[in-house]
Amino acid sequence: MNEFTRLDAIVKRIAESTVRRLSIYLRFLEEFEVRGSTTVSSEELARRGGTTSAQVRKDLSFFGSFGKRGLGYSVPELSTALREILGLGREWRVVIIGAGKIGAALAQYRGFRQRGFNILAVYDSNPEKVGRTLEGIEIRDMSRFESDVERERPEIAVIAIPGEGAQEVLDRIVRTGIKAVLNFAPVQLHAPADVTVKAVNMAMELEGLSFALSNRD
Amino acid sequence: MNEFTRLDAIVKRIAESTVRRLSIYLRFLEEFEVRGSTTVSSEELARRGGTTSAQVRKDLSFFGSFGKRGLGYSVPELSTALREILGLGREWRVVIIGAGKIGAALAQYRGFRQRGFNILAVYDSNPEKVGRTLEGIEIRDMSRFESDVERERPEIAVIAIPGEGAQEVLDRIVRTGIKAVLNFAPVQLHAPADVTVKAVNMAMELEGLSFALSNRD
DNA sequence: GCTAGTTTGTGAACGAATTCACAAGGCTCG
DNA sequence: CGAGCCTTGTGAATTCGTTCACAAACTAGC
Repeated sequence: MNEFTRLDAIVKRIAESTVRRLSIYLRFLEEFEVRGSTTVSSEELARRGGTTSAQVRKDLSFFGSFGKRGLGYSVPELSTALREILGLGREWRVVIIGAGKIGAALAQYRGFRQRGFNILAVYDSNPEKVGRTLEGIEIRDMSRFESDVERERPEIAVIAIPGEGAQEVLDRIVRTGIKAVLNFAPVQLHAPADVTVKAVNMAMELEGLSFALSNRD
Repeated sequence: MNEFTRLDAIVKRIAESTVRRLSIYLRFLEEFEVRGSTTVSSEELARRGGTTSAQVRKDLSFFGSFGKRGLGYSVPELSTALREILGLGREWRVVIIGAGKIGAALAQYRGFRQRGFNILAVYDSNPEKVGRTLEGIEIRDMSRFESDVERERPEIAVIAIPGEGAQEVLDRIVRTGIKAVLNFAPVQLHAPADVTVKAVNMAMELEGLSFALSNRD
């Protein structure tokens, strides 16, 4: 019998690719839940997620043993386990920096709150925008940022400003003690090792497409 | 002396991670170009790009030999070479599907045109939106999509609609013969092997942050 | 309760990507 | 023009991630 626990996951370093796939599996499980399926096999999850059944089983095996041999996985049980692993069992407090088009698109994105990401505020330094609201979320002056963070203790900051000011803003974020940042600015940012920075970089993806188009057989 | 040519790159499969780093290097080179630096070392590129000098040299070595031992790389020469490798030496025709918040944010994004990505049109099926323009780009009825593509021959399609309709739209795109797709819908899409689909999935990145926050020492 | 049929969980094998380490080449300065 | 100093380009070693393959565990049907 498998004796892994949540704690083991902290010891063994989990690959980023594994975590991304867990997200994908969870999304399918939620679909299955709605449709009322009760069990699912690694083979089915693999097909929907564009991977292999061995990969699915290996990914899950880092965290424990969730299935029944000969049967598959219980949909509700595995969903719960994945949500727990991914840290989605709680609410995260999020602030967005930048009330431009991207910031606005983020503020209205329903998937945010749906998964427990609670947007506290949007920050901007343009006085025209400060004081207004975006989908019911207050736009605050950037000068208040540090004192607000101290009071409201957000865990995640989202950078949604143009590339030029992004590193400077990241430095301010890091100084407040926030340890997780999602960056939409199309620049490579540098932060201390204990701060996780994830980038969503459309420019890079587009160049990947351009490369693929230029290098086909 | 190194005898690699562009053609070799087509033979050896280049890792996606390598291509992403090439994008990053190019971004720095453009900064250096503006600042008037004439040469740059693999060490400098590595520092700015958050990698190692050996990695930089290995990445470049797949495509040729661009540097001078003892000296480094000529900034303009390497920029030109990278632009060529990434297929940025030409203009790509792009269509966006979906005139919602994300589609709008994309249409106004300056980096798009700057890098040679020319947005032909935005498509939507909401009659309220059709006929209007977004940053000077026409919003067209989705029903025209196939006939427009046949005439205007875009190479790249961007999916900027909610998850539910995304696979169906991708199928339509694939049927027109377009071979490169950038997907912003938070779902896993399936396409034939000869169609490159890149995903920009904020939900997944957020869950990666949530995981990182939940699993710190 | 035994047999046939599934499907998991996981070491071991494999393959891919990164890092090491160093020879080869080129520049600078005396 | 030779010594000293850099920095590239690249095989070899290593590390990391994926795939294979099979024993173990479970169900169902007879």
